Amino acid sequence: MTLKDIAKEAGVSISTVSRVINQKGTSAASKEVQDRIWEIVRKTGYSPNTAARDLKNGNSTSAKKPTRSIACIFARTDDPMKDIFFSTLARGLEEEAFHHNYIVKHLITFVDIDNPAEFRRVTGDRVDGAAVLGRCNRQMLSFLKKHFNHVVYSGLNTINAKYDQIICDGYQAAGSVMEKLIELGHTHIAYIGDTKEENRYEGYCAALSARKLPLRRELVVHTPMTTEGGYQGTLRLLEKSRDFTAIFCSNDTVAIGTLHALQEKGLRIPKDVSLISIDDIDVVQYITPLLTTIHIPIEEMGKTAAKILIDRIEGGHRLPMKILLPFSLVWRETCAEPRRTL
Amino acid sequence: MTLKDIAKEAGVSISTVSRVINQKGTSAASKEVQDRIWEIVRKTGYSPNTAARDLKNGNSTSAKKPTRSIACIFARTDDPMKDIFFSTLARGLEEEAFHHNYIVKHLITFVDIDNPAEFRRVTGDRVDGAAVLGRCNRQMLSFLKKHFNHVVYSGLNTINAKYDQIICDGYQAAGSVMEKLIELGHTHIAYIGDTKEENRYEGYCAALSARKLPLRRELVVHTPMTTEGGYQGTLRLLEKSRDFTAIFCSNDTVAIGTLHALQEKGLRIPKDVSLISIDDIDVVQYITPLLTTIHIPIEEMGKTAAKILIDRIEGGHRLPMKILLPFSLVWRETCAEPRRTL
DNA sequence: AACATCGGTGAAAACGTTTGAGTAAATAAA
DNA sequence: TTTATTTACTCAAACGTTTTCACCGATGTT
Repeated sequence: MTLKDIAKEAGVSISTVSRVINQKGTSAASKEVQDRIWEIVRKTGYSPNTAARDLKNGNSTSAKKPTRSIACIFARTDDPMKDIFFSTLARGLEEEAFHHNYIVKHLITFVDIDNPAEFRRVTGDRVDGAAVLGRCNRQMLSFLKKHFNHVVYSGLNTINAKYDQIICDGYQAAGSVMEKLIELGHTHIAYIGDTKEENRYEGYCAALSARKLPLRRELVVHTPMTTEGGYQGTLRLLEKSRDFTAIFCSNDTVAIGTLHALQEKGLRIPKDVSLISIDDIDVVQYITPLLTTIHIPIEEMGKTAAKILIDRIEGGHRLPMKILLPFSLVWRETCAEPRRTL
Repeated sequence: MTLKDIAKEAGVSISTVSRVINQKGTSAASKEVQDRIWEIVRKTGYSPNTAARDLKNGNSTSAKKPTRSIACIFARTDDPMKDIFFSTLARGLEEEAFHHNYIVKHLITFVDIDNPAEFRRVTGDRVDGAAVLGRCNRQMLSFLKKHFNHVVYSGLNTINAKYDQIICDGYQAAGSVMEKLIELGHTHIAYIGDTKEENRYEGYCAALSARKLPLRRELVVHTPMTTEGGYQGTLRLLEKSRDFTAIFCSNDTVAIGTLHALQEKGLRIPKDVSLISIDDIDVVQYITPLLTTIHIPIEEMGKTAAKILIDRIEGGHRLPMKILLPFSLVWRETCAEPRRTL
């Protein structure tokens, strides 16, 4: 089914059909012809060939007319939980894009963003802009910028200020966690979770030094950010040192493992140890004891990313904007004043 | 950057450039010219205009040459947890597609699959096939089949046998759960979760009647499939009846809520009540008591879906195939023989 | 010396759209 | 009645590819 077929069947020219379908206001066609054409469209289930349309409407670099489509670039981490986190973000993105009548046309996963060969994965296909979710680096970003001419980032890190970014800053969230703990009187605070390229860990370190507290190597354990990782990591921590009164886990999943290990060792929470983490995943408010954590508005981030990207595509703003979505401390049962070192 | 630009710069014709880039084996070009062209390609970062290429290579219905791209159709549910489940599935799909050098070109969320107006969301864009994730119905499926000419489904339900499908059957999983419970001696088994369009519930009913046990309305509670839903649902159940020895929750998230409510009411698990569910999400093996559940290989399903779809696209098989991925009972701490009715 | 073969290359058509320019008829303004 | 304007439509070019056909010169075969 092409315009030609419809034109023939309706007994008019291709141009007329095209104009009717695209609702060109100026001297479209007679009511009669319009009806005839729409009837055929309906009957045959015709939908315009996007390839032809895009080709005509301009190529990727010098777009004249929007395609109403965006790309979603998703960067893998080595933490499955985090990937689920970002999938959720992607879902929010798609949902909001839909409301603006945009389609996400490419879902591209970068497995290793440090490998420029990966960049080959983005095609010469035309989209109006791209959203980068999760991780990113300078090289990748500048490549994407060249290729897509509108790109926004959404994730847990602050990035180069010349890009639109919708973030919920892990660094600051960690700072918040630490502030709270210190405020309660804790000074010996352990960290369990990823320590590499993880700004929650950086926030931990920064908070410590801001308060002139020493960063004690024996109190940080590097472990995969899974429940199992939290469990094993806590066991390792307990072997290394017991000189702490609180534990900051880099996310809820880890914290649940930690909780388990702690309980297994007969430690009471929060009496013996305070426990806090980040994310506020659904289940966390139903385990015993109820986990104190920081809530992150994931889906909201995705939606906002879509909104900002589309606004930029449509010329709504020219200056790069950095949107900080607020996290919020959810006070539950696992934090209290320190009693004494274990 | 177009072929024309490269051709001019290299001092050859467009055709030659095209041939070199597409590696046409037969009489490509002289080594010298090839090098010159590739050098320019590299330098300028040229990548072919997919719109033009697709247009030339054939339109969506009568594809001559593969585009190496697939669409991912994602049907929203009203259960956020389930949506995350399916996001994970989508991730598996994309990952596997990548390994086959395919790209997922459309991510389309159907908000309401019963509304044919939604179908408008799929564009006239050309892809080699589509994967439907999550929910689907006949109407939607036949539309997609017409539009995409290769479609596979992956999810929790068995569908019309003429489509490729990769499923982990919720109906059978529920049957398995019930069998186990009945085997242990339970005859009064409650159900908590969604009851509409939910084949886990259907499996519950079927298992009951297979064993000639009555379906007792007061023992099933319909509730959103969230932790909160499980919590509230359990409270409602307890008010209605205490004449049961086991509870089957439609998924882990619900079960965690149930656990919480049960503990709050001073009920011991599994001494007073046995509890079992489906999904085996990560955290479930670390809460107290450890939840007995059924493991579903979600990401594997996504990967398999990609594999099957691509195989079909490339002509690997012609007959529709139904692949049943195995679920497995994970025996942990929440099931035991019944003692007495509460 | 005449002829087939072959490697290397170019010209041009086609894919399905969109759109500016053009035309013929109908209507309105003079 | 003539002339401008509007309405309803058509023609044809262009977008960036891929690919068929044809061409040319060189090499190899009778």
